[in-house]
Parts: sequence; C-alpha cells; structure tokens
Amino acid sequence: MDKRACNSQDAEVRKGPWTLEEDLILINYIRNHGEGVWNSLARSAGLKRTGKSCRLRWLNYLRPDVRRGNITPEEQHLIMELHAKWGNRWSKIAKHLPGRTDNEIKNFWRTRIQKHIKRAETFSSTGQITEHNDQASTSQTASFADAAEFYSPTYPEIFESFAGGSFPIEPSDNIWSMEDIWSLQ
DNA sequence: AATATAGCCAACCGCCACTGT
DNA sequence: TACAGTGGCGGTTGGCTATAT
Repeated sequence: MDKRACNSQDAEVRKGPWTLEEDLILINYIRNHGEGVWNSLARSAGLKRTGKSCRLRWLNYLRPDVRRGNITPEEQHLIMELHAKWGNRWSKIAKHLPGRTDNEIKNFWRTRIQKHIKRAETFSSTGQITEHNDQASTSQTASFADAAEFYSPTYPEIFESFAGGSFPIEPSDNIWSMEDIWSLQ
C-alpha cells in the first residue's frame, strides 16, 4: 500500500502540519460525502495529501466528537487499568474512553506515565527494584484494583500521585479550537 | 536577554489484516 | 489462490513551546 510514492502525482503529496484551509476542505468534504475510501476522498477533495494522512487528521483532530484538553483523573485510572490488562493496545483502550483518540492516549502514556516509571526505576535502582515489562501485555488483570496491584509494587510513586489526585497534568490548548473551526463552517 | 534543555504532541512510517477481483 | 488496494494499528520522529540556566 504505502510502499513508495513513485508516480508523477505522488511527487506533489504534501506532508507536515495541516493548514486551516486544508482542515476546512476536509471537513466540508466529509460533511457532504461522508468518510471512508480515504485515497479517493483525498483526490476528490483536491487535497494534496495521502488518504492515510486525511484519515489520521480527521480521526485524531477534526472529528466533532473528539475531546481535547486534560485527561481527567478518572480517565487516567481507566488508562492504567486497561493498559495493565491489554498492554499497548491503544486503539482498544481508546474505545473505552469516549472522545479520546489512540494517538492521544499513546502520547499521554509515553510522556506522562513512562516518565514516572523511569523516575521510579531510577529512584529505586539502588534498591531492589527488578526489571519490569511496561508493555504488560501478558497481564490478565481486570480491574483498577488489579492494575494497582500490578503496577504499584514496582511504581509506587505513580500510584501515590493518583491517590493524591495530584497527577501532574498540564493544559494543552490548541492554537485554534475545534469550536473555532466548526464555527467557520 | 540569550541560550540550552526538556517536554509535549501532531504527523509520518512501516507493517499487517482484510477485502474485492 | 494470488494479487492489489485499502484501512488500521503501534512505534517513532521532528518541530514547537515552556522552563531552566
């Protein structure tokens, strides 16, 4: 599929950040024709993007039901629980967090949770901590309590943060909000 | 005030599974 | 059955922003 761009049209494929104009084109096109068949959608809409790029942009950013902003403590708990259960099955985890995308959850995990895990490991490296598989893919735990049991012996710092409701979350506002974009329609 | 460093996140890449012909 | 096209997923990266020095 995505094996190499080799014809003359592919030479014009745009990459990098999406512009507001491109966003509007994509939103309008999907509004009129629906989503799916992304390659032909990209061509028909006149976007110099791959179908994959259009799909990703729509699913992760432009969809009206995408929730932006802070991950709530409840969502953090759920992510921890589901990750303990399924490992890095981000899309599966995302299905249980309405409005959240797999990409967002993946980024959240990598930037926030893994950071804490690393710190915990560094902190305890002089102690008895053992190497841990953060994928947790083999774990069959099924509840938050189980997840806590699974993670907390190794990463107590993380669960302390949860318990105190002080898990560090910074605001992550967008340059323009989706309300702004949709209001332009 | 200028520069260096760290953190965050949008987007791309490569692989695999599914479907239609 | 084999092949090509497409969609979906997880991993990775590049650039922007915030913070520290």
